[in-house]
Amino acid sequence: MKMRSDYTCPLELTHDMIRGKWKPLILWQLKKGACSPSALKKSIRGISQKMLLQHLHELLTCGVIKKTSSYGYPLKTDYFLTERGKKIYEAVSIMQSVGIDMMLEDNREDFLRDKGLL
Amino acid sequence: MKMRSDYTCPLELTHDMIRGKWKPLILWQLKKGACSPSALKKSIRGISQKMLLQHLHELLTCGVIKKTSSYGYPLKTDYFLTERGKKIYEAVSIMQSVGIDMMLEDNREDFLRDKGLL
DNA sequence: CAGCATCCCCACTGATACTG
DNA sequence: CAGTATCAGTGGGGATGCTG
Repeated sequence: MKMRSDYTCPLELTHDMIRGKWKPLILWQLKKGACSPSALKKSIRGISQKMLLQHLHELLTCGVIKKTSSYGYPLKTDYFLTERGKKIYEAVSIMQSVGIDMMLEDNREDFLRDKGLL
Repeated sequence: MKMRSDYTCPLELTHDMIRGKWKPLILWQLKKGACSPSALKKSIRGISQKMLLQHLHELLTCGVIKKTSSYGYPLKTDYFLTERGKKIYEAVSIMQSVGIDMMLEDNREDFLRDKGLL
């Protein structure tokens, strides 16, 4: 996300921080605990290394996550949520909940349609 | 937003529903009560009529908002949040809260920097 | 394994003009 | 006033290969 230099609206600011396609999924995974890039890549189906690292970097810049790096081989880095990240996760959690409701309703409709009840 | 036809992840589904640049602001305004397009346009600084109507249409499609239209002149239409929309608003509200915190912290840093304390 | 650089496409956005 | 159509710019995202 290209961030603007001046935000007058707090909602636009936060929205831009998590607009990226994979950001909610990354936060969702990190909520489970600190995680390395390779582990994240495994758990988020379809994400490329480039997009993962790009989004991680953007989240770092906004103070939503932080990382710990151990220099020397083998390389090992862990990303984890900051307090700000945990707060944003609450919003992500609601989004997840709404999504589940929608998918259940859709399935219910499909079910009813299959039975000729809709 | 170009919606996919198949969502296996509820989080991706909801995220795509509100990724549009102006969607959170529209929901924020509608939370205050039903509103006409022209009134929304006035209250959302910088939005064009095209983007407003486009996003309203997308939100309608996803069942986040609904509208009432009175045919005949002068034309009068009101958009309002559905139950689903009100639930998503809760997430938007958290985003707003996080944004306010960030802006306050930034101002605080600017303040301290001005005083030579940072 | 973590991270960066390049190239390319297309979806999102915006400006403008038009219709009922 | 609500809603649609067209055109053009841009930046987000994907594929791929390279480096420490």
